[in-house]
Amino acid sequence: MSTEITVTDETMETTFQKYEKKFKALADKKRLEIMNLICQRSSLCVCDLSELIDMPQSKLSYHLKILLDAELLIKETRGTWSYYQLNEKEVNHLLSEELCCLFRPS
Amino acid sequence: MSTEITVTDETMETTFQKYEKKFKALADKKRLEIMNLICQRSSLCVCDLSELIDMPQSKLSYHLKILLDAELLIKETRGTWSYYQLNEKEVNHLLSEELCCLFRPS
DNA sequence: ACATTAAATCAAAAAAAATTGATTTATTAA
DNA sequence: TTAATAAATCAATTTTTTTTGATTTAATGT
Repeated sequence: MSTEITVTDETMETTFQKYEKKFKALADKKRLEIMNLICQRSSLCVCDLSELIDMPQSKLSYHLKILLDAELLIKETRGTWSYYQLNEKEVNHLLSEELCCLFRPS
Repeated sequence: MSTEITVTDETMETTFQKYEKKFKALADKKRLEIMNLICQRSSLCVCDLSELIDMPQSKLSYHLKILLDAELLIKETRGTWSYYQLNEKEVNHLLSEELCCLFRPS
């Protein structure tokens, strides 16, 4: 019967789509730099990060949104400030231990 | 002195660029499917793969080149045939153990 | 209430990546 | 030598992503 095969195919399709989104988020050296900087501190707000990597705010927000939508970052809003930190679980699930120094938390 | 800092920055820049290329190669669900299919067999030629994923040859060659340039695949030419297989070392270095079933060799 | 700051969003333009079908190169087989 | 097949490459088009500067929303301090 084709039912099971179809279901399995859809699951794979969905799986590939999920990883496509995550890898797409990592497929930019500026975003990797962002991940690396956030990884080093426990969390960072947009305006501090904007100075650290010398990037205009709107551009930075654009890139942060991509990482956030891919669930590689977590956002916590306090007042007018937005603090971003690594989504450790997701990053650990995705990347090798060899990449820990760069993008993975301890 | 700024010398050391500059050297370190250039190294990081190069590192991010390297990973950007690799993640960009993985940032496409068709290419993930290709990786997955090649992972399942030990190696595959273009024409067989073309039928397996129902993709025209020129398009497939384009995607294979991207994976090859990112050093995620290895190509071996025998006569008119090109056989592609996983670059296990690179893939293992990059991806987590959790992704082994999909894209990592045993 | 008003001015200021943080951050997200928007629309237009620019840049990069993917698709398409045709062509080229090289090997094999008749 | 000729025909057939495998695979890479090319150029033109289409699609997607990124950049930019302006605008909006919301919270804070005076």
